[in-house]
Formats: sequence, structure tokens, C-alpha cells
Amino acid sequence: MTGIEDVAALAGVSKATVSRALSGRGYVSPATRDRVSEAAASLGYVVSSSASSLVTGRSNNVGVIIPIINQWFFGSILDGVERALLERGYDLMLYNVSKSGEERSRVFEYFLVRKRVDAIIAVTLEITPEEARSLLALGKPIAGIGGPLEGIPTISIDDVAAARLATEHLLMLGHRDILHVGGDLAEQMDFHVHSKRLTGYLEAMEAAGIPAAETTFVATAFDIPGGYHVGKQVLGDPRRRPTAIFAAADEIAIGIILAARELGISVPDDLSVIGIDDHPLAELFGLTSIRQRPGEQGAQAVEFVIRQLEEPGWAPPPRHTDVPASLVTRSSTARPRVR
Amino acid sequence: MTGIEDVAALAGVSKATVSRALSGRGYVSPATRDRVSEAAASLGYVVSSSASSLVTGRSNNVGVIIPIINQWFFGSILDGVERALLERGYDLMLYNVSKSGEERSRVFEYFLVRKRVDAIIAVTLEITPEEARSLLALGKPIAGIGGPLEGIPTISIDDVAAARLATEHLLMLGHRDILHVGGDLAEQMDFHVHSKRLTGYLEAMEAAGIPAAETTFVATAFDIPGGYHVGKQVLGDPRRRPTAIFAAADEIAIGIILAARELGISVPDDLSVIGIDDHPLAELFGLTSIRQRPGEQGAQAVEFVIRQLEEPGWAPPPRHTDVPASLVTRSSTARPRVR
DNA sequence: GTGAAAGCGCTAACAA
DNA sequence: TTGTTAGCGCTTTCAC
Repeated sequence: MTGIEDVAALAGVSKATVSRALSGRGYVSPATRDRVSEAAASLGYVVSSSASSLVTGRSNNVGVIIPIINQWFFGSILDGVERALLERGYDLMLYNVSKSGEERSRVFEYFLVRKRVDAIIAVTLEITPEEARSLLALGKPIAGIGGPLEGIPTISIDDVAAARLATEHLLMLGHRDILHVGGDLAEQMDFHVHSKRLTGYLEAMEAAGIPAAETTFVATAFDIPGGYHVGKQVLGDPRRRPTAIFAAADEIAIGIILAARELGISVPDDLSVIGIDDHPLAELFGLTSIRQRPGEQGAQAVEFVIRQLEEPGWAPPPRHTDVPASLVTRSSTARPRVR
Repeated sequence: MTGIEDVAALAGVSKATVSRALSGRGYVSPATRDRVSEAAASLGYVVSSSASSLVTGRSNNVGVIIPIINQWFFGSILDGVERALLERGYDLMLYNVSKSGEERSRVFEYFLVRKRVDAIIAVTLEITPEEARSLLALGKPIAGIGGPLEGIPTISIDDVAAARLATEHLLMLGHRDILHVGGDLAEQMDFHVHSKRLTGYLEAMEAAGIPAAETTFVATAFDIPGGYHVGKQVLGDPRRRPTAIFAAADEIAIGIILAARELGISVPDDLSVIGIDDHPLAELFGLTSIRQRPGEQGAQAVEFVIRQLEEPGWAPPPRHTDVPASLVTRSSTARPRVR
């Protein structure tokens, strides 16, 4: 393996000059810089990252902790983070951590001590205030996606507001009998996304003057089969069927639409459906949805940590930032048929 | 940051002993080992990976190059790789590389030179023989998933055989008018998956004595919308409609089923459909499919590189390994209705 | 079984 | 503008 010494010899300068020339920090005359670059290129030299990290204390790695990879929302975040990181010359260390306490703390120990990452992006991971403090104490920038984290810059949509927006859209269409299908409140994702979306639904219903007794909530798995099974259960009896459903995720909504179709229920004539996320399949199903652009949230989180790393004085917004979530209307919501 | 020296002082031993005790290599008496571990724990000491890498030449990182994250097949591979790696104490550096030449070679330069990863797993990435040679020359273990790579241990299903299996299943049911919907041959994924699946289809058809003139192939996007659009196009005219479709991916097959349903075509009474992958949604759609277990392929690839790293004498199978692909029958395939 | 000492390959003062 | 020097924090011979 060719080292800095070889390059120095070939270029006829010292190791220090090579280091300066190649890293770009410190003064080097253009002429020698060129000579060094050429020598390095001709030898195929690349710095040893471990040697360089050892002395600088920088690894040029960012750790990403994420609970799920293979779901559109999470995959999109990861994708956005990856792109933004690579573009800025950082590598990404992936930690796929379920929320089990043990695995989690192992990862935190990794991060806390081993000098492997310069910064951390926690996706949908509710860090405890102590964990946050110890991370911050290490001086490693952190950013979170998915919900507010004490003392850490985070971004997400406002889940309550998004749910309200969705419900209001259905209300505005004239629906009063609106079912909310969401995630199991006992099996919360971090940040209580499930209960927040339920809250938004309840708030909108209440604001519309609909008595709490007429609100309905059913929990299911956060995917297409989950929605499908609920749909089959809930849409069977024409007399007791809601006129509209607000699903906490597009996948659920799509499952519901599939079930409705099988039951001969027309969407939107007999049933309006709205979801959250603006999943790629939403268009195919004409699904009205709340768009939240996970990839951009990922890129934003990268911005937070990298600027902190590279611009000494810069500090991210100290707290949570709500990114806008917008309503994308499609054919699954339309004025209901009068029954 | 607490260093090895602090631990040595607290335990009343030398740095060397701490290193031996904590890393497990070299003789240390059980008593001192315990004392050291305790001291380390009480100080919250963890080795600096850069210092350790610098001297050992090992980073305990494995680089994973993958062209797409957010699709079920790729996500499952990544998931399987991640799990297997973390279990063995390695970290995963993610490189999401599209096949553009420039980006690709940049990543290869990264890998080739920077001592950042101990091994590489290339997912669905057709490395050129020269690239392979230079990687191998560096002594870094490599494994590939998705197709054969000269001189590198790789695994995948046999795409030709899988396609043949799928087509034969339809033939066995009595179909003769079978359409193959696959990916665009011009926009090949690496390893020519599209043409291999087409080849398998053609081989099976020929073996069944069906003249080449009666085979049909339509290309589309490798996802649900892609299948849907082809379905709409191809299933419109009842007189010219095939009795069965072999889709090169479950997503395509599902799109076709959706289109068929909208057109009032019964699956499987009027149309049998089969796909490849055994996507989680296959069950919901009753889709018959060829199962290929991407997560296990990922774990297998990890096995290849890690054993090479850890068992000095061990060498992986020098060439390509075909993993079994099995037929999973569900309700989407049936004997053709006599028309 | 344990310690002393010599680096791993680089960067960052500091001098020149 | 460039070279000299002293480490970064650890592992690993080699003595003992």
C-alpha cells in the first residue's frame, strides 16, 4: 500500500506538504500542489482514513439509526439521507435498530464511545433525555426525524395537524360518519405517531361539532394487508358502514380500497378514503393523501448535522421544526353520494 | 475521552495487558482480565476504532454497494445483510450507487484505496473483471448478490431456471397462450436479469412445442404501476387476450391483476398470473410466485466475506452459487377456461 | 503472564 | 511557502 511518504518522495517535498496539498488546508503553492496531486494520482495514493481520523478526530462518517428499512416511508428517508451525505463526501454507517431495549443500548454504546461516527441521525427513534444529554456531551451533532427530541434539532410533519387536515377534508366534503383506521396504540412507534394521528382526528371531529360518541377508531397493522383486513371487517354491513375513512397511512388506505372493491363498494361514491404519506401507489389508486416528503426530511437532517460539523459557529434550530404537509387530492375523495 | 492508559492505571496493569484483556488475543490471567474489564466498564472505556484500525489494518466495517434501497427486493437484501453483519459485530457502510459510470467509479476508488472497509458486498452490481481483479488484489474479500462475477463468490437464483419454472407451471395447467411481461431489455439491470427471464420463458415455451411466433413479450417498468399499465393495454380486447401471464416480478404481476379486476377479467378463471419474488403482497392477491428469499441471500453473502476475514484458511466457493427458488402456488393460477 | 518500547500513517504546531 | 517534529491511541513483538 502506498503511503504519504512515497508521494512526498516522488514529488520531492515533505510529508507535511503532501498532507496540506491533498487535504486543502494550509498554504501550498499552486506549483507544488500540482506536482503533489500528480504524484499522488500516479501512485494511486489515497489517505488512510484510520490514520487521518486518529489525528484529526474526524471520521467523515455519519451514523444513521433507523428501525425499519423495508417500508416506503423509511426507505425514502434513508435514501434522502444517503444521497445528501454522499454528495457532501460523508459515508453512512447504517444501524437498523428495532426498539428492543437491549439492542438499542448496545448501539448507543457504540456511538457513544467508539470514535466511528462524527454525527448521528436518529430516524423515528425516541431518544431519552439522558441518552440525548450524553450524546450532546460528546459534542457529536445529532438530528432526529420523526418527532421532537429534547434539546436536539428534529424535523417531522406535525402529525396532529396532518391528521386534522385529513379529517377536515372529509368533513368539508360533507361526511360526518368518518372512521379512523390507525396503528395499535399499545404498539406505538416512537413519538406516539399513532395517538397523535388519532388526536388530530378527534380534534377535527370535535371542532365540527360531532359528538365523541360518533367517532370511531380501529387499529390495524401499518401496511396494505392491515388495511385490507380492516376493510373487510368494517365495510361488510352496508347499514353500519362509514361514509368515509381516514387511514393513518397510505398503505392502510390502499388496503381498504382493495377490500372495498372486492365488496362492490365504490370509492368514492359510496366511500371516501384519505391517507397519509403520498406513497407512490397513491396515484394508481387515485388516493387522496397528505404528502410529507420523507426524502427531503432526510436531506434536511443531514444539513443540520453537516453544517454543525463544518461551520464552527453554526447551530441548528435548537428544537423541533415542523415541515409542511400538504393535501394532495385525488379521486378517492369526492362529494359523497346522498344515501 | 477516557483512553487505554486510564484503564491501565485503574487496573494497575500496563496498556499492553489492557489491550490483551479486552481484545481477547494473547494470554491474560483470568484474575487480571476481570480486573481490567471492571476498570474499563467503570470508566466507560471503549477502544478508539481509528487507533485500533491504524495498527491492525482492520476496520470492522463491511461496505455494501446497492443500486436501489426503496424496493422490496433490494430492501430485503439490505435488511438481511445488515442483520447478519451486526450479529457478527461488524458495521455496515452503505453506498447507494446507481449504475452511472462516474458515480460507480468514484465509489470503487473509495473502496480500493481508503482503508475504510474490510470487505465488500456488491448487490446486483456487475463489476468488470478488471475491477474485480483490483479488488481481489487488495486482499479484500468480496461477495456478490444477483449474478455471477468472474473470480468472485456470488449467489443468486438461476434466473433462467426460475423463469422456466414459472412458465412450465402455466404450461402444465394447460395454457399455451402465455404472455411474458418483463423489464425493458435496453434498460437492463446488471446481470441481464431481464433477458435471462425472457430466455427462461422462451426455453420453456419451445420445450413445450410452442412455435416462437406464438410467444409474446412486453416490456414495462418493474413495479406495480408498470404492471397495471401493461395490463390495461394488453387485456382490453377479449379476443386477443392471453390466457396466462408470466410477470418477471411480483410487483408487475400485482399491477396486472389490478388492471384485470378493473376490466372485469377474473383471475384465475379468465387469466392465470404468475410472478417472481414472493413479495409480501403476493399472499393478499393470491399470487402464485417463485420465491427467492433475498434476505437469506444477503446473509449468505455476509457469511462468505466474514468467514474469509476470520478463518485464515477458509475460501468461499470460487464461483457462482445458485440458491434454490421454489414455486409457491396460490389462487392466481388455474387451468384455462375452455373458450 | 506481564511490561517496555516501537511504531501503524497521518496531521498540526512550530520553525525556518 | 515549506520542513521538522511530536504525537493521535492503540497493538504487538520481544524481553522478562
